[in-house]
Amino acid sequence: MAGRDNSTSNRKLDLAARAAWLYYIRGRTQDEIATELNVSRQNAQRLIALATSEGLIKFRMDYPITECVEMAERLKDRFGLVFCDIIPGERRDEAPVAGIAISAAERIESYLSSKAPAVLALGTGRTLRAAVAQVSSMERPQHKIVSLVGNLTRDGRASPYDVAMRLCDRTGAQCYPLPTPVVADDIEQRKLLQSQRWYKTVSSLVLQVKASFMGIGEIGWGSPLHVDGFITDQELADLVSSHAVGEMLGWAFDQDGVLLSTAFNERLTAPPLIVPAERPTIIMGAGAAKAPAIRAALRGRLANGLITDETTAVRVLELD
Amino acid sequence: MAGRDNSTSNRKLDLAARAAWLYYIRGRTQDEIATELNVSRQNAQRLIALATSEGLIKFRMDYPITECVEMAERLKDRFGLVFCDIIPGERRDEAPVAGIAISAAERIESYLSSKAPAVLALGTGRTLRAAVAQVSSMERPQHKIVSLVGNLTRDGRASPYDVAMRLCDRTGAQCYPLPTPVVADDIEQRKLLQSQRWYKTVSSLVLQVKASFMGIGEIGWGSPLHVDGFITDQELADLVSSHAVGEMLGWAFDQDGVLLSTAFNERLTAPPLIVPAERPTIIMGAGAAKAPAIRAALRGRLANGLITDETTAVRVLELD
DNA sequence: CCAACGTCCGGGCAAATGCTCAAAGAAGGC
DNA sequence: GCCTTCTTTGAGCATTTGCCCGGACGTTGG
Repeated sequence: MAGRDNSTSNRKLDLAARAAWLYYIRGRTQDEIATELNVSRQNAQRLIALATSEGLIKFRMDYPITECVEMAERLKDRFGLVFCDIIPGERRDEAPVAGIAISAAERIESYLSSKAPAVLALGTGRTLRAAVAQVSSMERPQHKIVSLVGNLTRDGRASPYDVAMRLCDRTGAQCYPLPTPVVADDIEQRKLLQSQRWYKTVSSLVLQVKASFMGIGEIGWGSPLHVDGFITDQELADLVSSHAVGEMLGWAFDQDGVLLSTAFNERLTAPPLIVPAERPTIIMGAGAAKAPAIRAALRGRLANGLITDETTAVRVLELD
Repeated sequence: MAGRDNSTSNRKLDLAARAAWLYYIRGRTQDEIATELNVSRQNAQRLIALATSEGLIKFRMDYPITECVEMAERLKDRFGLVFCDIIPGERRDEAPVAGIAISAAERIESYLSSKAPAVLALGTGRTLRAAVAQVSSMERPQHKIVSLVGNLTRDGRASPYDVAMRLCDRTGAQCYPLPTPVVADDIEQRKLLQSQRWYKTVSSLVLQVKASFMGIGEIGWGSPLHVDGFITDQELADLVSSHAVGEMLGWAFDQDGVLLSTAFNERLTAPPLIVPAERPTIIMGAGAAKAPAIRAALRGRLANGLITDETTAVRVLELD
């Protein structure tokens, strides 16, 4: 028999897909599904759970909630956005990653669905990673995905969130990662890295992007940039003391969305941000902590597109 | 206050959308949702049910089930199809309209998502109606939807399944319905109807279609064409005795997929079918009763695309 | 060959869900 | 204004679902 591991896992996923199909689309009960698929009731339930957790089956909302739309319009007006999507909020304060991911995935799909070859640029982070996981797999070899941020941590480990690569896997697009640390050790090293050929490839692609998608981080203890090990404690402290409130792709900015000219920003290996944003540049993120960063980024025209939730949207507008 | 009816219904749908969002996307329980939205637990459950039945929230499967893919390949090979999607089957013999509708909706969306103006042609029927209901609403005024079949029953009632119109509502596309009965009373009347200006508009559009989508019906007592009142008992009897096994858009054909030259076909008001199908012409339908009709249509090259379920697919291949 | 470990399975149970029903409430007719 | 009728509401209850756990099964290393 053929390679057992792969084949059994496929068989299992097939079964899981069937179970989920029967459950969500045909509306059968787990008991009926169990009979249909000749498994125990518990197994049917496990299969359904597997299918949802593996993203075999997806939930999409296709209804514009009045308040969300209104909020999006207000943000568009206030900050001159070309795109804004607000997902429903909740009183709880955990960030609704799943929802943002779905919205972002739809947006990404809309670019990928075009026949004409397009270049999309991606940042990193948990949210973007979740978003990419929500993108349907499709055969789109004509497109190019370029990573706007190095995929190595300081110590050379590959980032667990190599988002561009994942998206290319799912879509068959051509991948242009940035095989460098996010920040170089010093300006010399950055110059060296940027003189490499792949850097020139990436930076010329960046000029052709149809749209960019990136997370947004707040600066502070517990901020994503820090807990994921992209920057050291010392660097974080420096950023805080130079009044950084947020970062996109590592570029730190102050409360007016002005990029800081700190030592830190000078060491970033990525191509520079285009300010004010010209092509659709969409930031995504939610949570009370991120609101000041989002507001700053939008004020400074570092981004012209936003995906967030109602709660955060309200805060962003209040802060202003 | 403004028009109460519309406003309350919107408010309700908004709430339903929120409930469904929290339930399916955030994974909250109905109790939590009830608290969050300040409604009773009961109401939360009703809102979620409403949202699913109204299609506010959608379930999509994004996983190619091995057996379905294989079956699709076999059908493609056997009948020279340009497109084939097989959805999972079940032992039960009711037709899985919902699943077929979803697949068709995705296919329709893929055409509508293109920026370049496109013309799509639609038939009628329950399945197609369900499919259109699954299409996401979007703003696509550049496209044209043309109806391939009259939208009036014999006695002048508008068909409850005016599918083209519905799709245009959801997408903002331009609608070209066929404001005639499906069948004229006699050949003279058909000639008269076809000399009208709108008929020329429609038939010239038909030549430009990017793709056509239509249901397929079997001929017999209880067949869709008959129970929906498009044809009389007498007409049905005539069709049966002239060995019709199926129809697409009203055009009856025999077991080899050859269009019949019966009085009935001569009275159809729609533009003639293009045989063999040139552009993607996708038929959809499932159920044991439809299998012979599907096989015939594919043999006769009346269609070159198919959406059906596993069970029906097996039958179609067995019959051959 | 056996033991130790990890995985998978199904029974059982508590929580969550869907449904029925009777009562309250709103809309409309007289 | 009052009665009729249709809709909406929440309580109660049967069903369905999610999850824990002990046991079976399979795998690895001795």
